[in-house]
Amino acid sequence: MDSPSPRWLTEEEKLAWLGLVSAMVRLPAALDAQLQRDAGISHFEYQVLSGLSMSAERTLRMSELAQMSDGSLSRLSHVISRLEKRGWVHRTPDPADGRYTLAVLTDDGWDKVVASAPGHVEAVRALVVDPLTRTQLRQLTEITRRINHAIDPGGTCTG
Amino acid sequence: MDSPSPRWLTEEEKLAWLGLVSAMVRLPAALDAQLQRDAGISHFEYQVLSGLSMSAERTLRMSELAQMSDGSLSRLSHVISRLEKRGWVHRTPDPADGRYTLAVLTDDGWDKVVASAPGHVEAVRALVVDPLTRTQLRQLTEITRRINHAIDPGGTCTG
DNA sequence: GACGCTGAGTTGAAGCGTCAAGTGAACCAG
DNA sequence: CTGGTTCACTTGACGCTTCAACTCAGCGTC
Repeated sequence: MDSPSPRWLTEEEKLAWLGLVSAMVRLPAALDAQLQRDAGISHFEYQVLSGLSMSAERTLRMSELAQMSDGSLSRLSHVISRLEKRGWVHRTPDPADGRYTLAVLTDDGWDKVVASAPGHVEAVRALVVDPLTRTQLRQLTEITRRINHAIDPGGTCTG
Repeated sequence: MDSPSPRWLTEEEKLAWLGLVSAMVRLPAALDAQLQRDAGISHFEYQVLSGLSMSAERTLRMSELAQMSDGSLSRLSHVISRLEKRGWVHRTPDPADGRYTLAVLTDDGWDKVVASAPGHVEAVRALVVDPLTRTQLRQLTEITRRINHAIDPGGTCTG
């Protein structure tokens, strides 16, 4: 339990860290706010619907979808229940293996994604893409790649 | 309701965006997990305690503390109630102006911060600082500065 | 083919954040 | 000094996430 003189952050490091924390906290909040206001869904729900919309047959196993949208299986299950009530998704046991459950995007769900996407993309542009130069965007790609690798060396989906 | 041909993201932009989303979702989760496991507090609670510990008299007005820790006043009020129950903080009306409430870090609260900080700093190092080069850290500072400015042009605390 | 094992998914309870309404201190107008 | 306004903060209810059981399909073993 003795800390062998913890390596404190330098001023430069602290500056980078504080900026990152602030962005890390406020960017999700800003995206949620836009989607909630304009589409009545959360960013996570958008990720789920969008993930399905980009998949073959607009269908994905629950576990794959959970991984793709960076959420727990339990969280996804609750969310899919809500989306099902709203008529945007429905569930079916996988005919190939009854242990899996398939989440399928309905036509209404597809329409919802199509209607929500432009506003969301605009927000992403306004908050992240447009304020940065192309060079910074490439730097950001490499930086987040390294951070994501540090968080999960297994690299489930980051290749 | 007609979208004037939304400017979709290029492949390069999408790559940067997806990487950022993943980091944005998983980094807070990883930091919360470390603090919850090793210190029994959330990252937000740590920010609050840490913010107080760095202030003169270990004291701050609720509204200042809320702004500093990127949270709503309501959220802070609930959190301070919990921290008060644990004996790490106590509240006092501001003698200078009774409309304000001062949150004061107790000695136990100070000890808690001192005990939690090294582990937290280690996590920050492991997940962000060490995986990046000095150059990348400087790039990240500028990138998050621009994003934070886009989120809140008023720049409440980012100077 | 009955048994236990594994792993996907579901469910309900508990905890936290948000929203909207409420409280109360200072201040100002008359 | 009385009534209204503002602003900082608090409170309670509701919604979402998490955690810990639980269910159930498939698979292997005997």
